[in-house]
Amino acid sequence: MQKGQQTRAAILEAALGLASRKGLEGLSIGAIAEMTGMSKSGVFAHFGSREELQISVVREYHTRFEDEVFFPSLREPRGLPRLRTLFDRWVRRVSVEIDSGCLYISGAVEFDDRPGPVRDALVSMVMSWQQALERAIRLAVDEGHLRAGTDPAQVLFDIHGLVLALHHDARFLRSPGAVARARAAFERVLAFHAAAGPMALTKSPNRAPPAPRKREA
Amino acid sequence: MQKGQQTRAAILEAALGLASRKGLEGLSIGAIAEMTGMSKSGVFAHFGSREELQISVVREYHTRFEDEVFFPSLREPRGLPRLRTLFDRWVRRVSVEIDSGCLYISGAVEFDDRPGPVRDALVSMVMSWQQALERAIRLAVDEGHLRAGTDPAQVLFDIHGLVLALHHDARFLRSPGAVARARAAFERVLAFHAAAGPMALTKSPNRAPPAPRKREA
DNA sequence: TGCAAAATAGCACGATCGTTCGTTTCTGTG
DNA sequence: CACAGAAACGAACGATCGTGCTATTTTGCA
Repeated sequence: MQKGQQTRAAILEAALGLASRKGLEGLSIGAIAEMTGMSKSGVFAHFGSREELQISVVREYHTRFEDEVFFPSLREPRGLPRLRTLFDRWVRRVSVEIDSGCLYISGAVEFDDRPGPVRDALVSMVMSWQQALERAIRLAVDEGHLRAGTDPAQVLFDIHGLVLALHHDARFLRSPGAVARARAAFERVLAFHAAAGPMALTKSPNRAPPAPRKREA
Repeated sequence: MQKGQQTRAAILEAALGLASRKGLEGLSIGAIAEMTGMSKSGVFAHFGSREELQISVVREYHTRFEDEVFFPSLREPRGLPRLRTLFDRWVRRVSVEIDSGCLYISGAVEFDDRPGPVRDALVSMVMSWQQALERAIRLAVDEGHLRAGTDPAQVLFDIHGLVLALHHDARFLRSPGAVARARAAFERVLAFHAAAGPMALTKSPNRAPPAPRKREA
């Protein structure tokens, strides 16, 4: 009874790695069978269909993403500190994944016009992450760290774009300065929306993005 | 002798449509044969290999992209007018392609860790487009429209992120406000780097932020 | 230790893929 | 009109895919 869950986890591990490299469409039962040392039907039996396997992979990725990026950030105080940590962990994830790719991003491209349960699952997870980010931004406004009237959805759009550009330049173009540019741009977005006042910014707002790299906010 | 080029163009047309929807990896000779009403081998003979067909599709997309976005913008005066036109046509292309997808973006995700001639072709075309954009940004600095010392590569990174986020939100999330948000963010990027002076900004931005706040700090 | 149930293997199926090859049809030119 | 070469076809190949069966092995519990 627990052997099943155990090999299921091993399969999911292999599938996650393969999907990160070849994309969700590149998931093949045969390849997973080979890399886990079992038979195709043995792998198949655990999920009942390829589609169900894909969905399971998406869900698995989601929980790992949450554990690594979202939940730890909740320990930071509301407002800019938490927002900075969220972004920092997000960037770290995307750039650490430089050899494995982000399933949210590759999945979004693969399934943007392919209806079905896999797409639905992907959309649901991505939206939940975006909503979490938007809440964090809204809190930064409520806390007075960002200027009142700031549109959280717009800030979310900007930040999301930075991560997408980072993923693109780092993974596809292999451009070495991408991480630094993403971080610099993030600080600039914050600076633009920052409320004037004592809390304004812990870093110098305008040009010359925060000189050295700093740990956490 | 001319019949060959003619059907070759027809094949490329179909292939371009199919690749825009299913991705370059989704290109199947059989599907193209069916949609052009010819035999698989007939289609195949025109390119010699699937890979060659993919490369041809990438090249075809590139020339169309140049004709639609890049070349027309050269008629605009250097600096912000040309940069605005470039971005506007780019956005238009990505959002018009809301039912077909951008090959540069989907290709970047599909081939980010799949070496080979197709990836090489993609990288080369994307980089040529990015360099063109960066030149336009640099000209805007030289013309005095953007503040001296502005890093063109950083501005390019920002703008590229906006288009990626637009593509993501419009195509994948089907978010209706994505185009407006991309345009607003673009104006904000310009505003942030704008040189103080008469040339500052010619257009009124959509939302409130840029208008009152001018080159703070 | 024995036994039901769960887990895995083995095999075959139909479909689709890119590709090859020999043949046939079409096209443009002398 | 004839004829050479280009263009398109049709059939088949080997490979891989997901999936459905039926055995066989392994597991966990009485």
